[in-house]
Amino acid sequence: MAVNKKMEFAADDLALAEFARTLSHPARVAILKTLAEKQTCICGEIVDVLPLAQATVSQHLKELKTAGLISGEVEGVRSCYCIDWASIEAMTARMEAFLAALKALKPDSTCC
Amino acid sequence: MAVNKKMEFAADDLALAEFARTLSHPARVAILKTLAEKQTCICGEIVDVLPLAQATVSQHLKELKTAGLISGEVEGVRSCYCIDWASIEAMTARMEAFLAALKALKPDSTCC
DNA sequence: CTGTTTCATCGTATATTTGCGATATAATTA
DNA sequence: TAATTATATCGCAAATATACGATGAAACAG
Repeated sequence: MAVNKKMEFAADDLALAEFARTLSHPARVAILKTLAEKQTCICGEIVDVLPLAQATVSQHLKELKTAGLISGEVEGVRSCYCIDWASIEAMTARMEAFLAALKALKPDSTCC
Repeated sequence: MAVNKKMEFAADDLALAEFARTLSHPARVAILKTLAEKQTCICGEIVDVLPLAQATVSQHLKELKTAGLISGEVEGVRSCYCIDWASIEAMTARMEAFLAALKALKPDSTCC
């Protein structure tokens, strides 16, 4: 794009879009699921679960971390990642507020 | 990317990611909000609300339509768009199921 | 019929995302 | 110390996404 217009949108819309963007790749969705399942915060086990190379998985993990949805700690040779539940809670609230606000405006009759 | 690996993920994860992708741009979030607010399905009024050119808005509308979240009808010279509530409902359910499933696995103690 | 309005689509430029091999780094093991 | 293991990061290639001017098409007004 010639110019990035994203700054000109409402902060709320931007925040929701940011969260949505983080979930917009199935690998990241799968990573979150995997991290939640294995209570014990795993590391490269994630690589085994996904059909992607290690470097690519590491990149997706970084994105999730940057978005604040997960946190990571170095544990000797391995890295231990886990879900940041407070962040998930906050983002869930934002998403649900958006969807609820939409539905609150749903008209009785369909117009088209 | 050399190859598109998206096909190799679970259908559920793909569907959620697709929905998230549609919401991953603030313009599309704003369009949905606007369509919900103005009960009367507007057309190019959306262009006036957004800081984007007509061609760009039209493109975002097309994406929302392709995703099934809105439907559009030609009304003489103008186009009338409106939210596809059934689709919004379905996607909401999917998103909430995902987030609920995650939270159901939240451990009592934080591990890292 | 001609000009206008409203919107979709095409073509293009640029930015971002995705993916991976190669390589660097750091702890671990032999 | 040297080889091994687990990850992160770099650099590149290819795919997508974003944005918009220009142009096309269809309805409408005069």
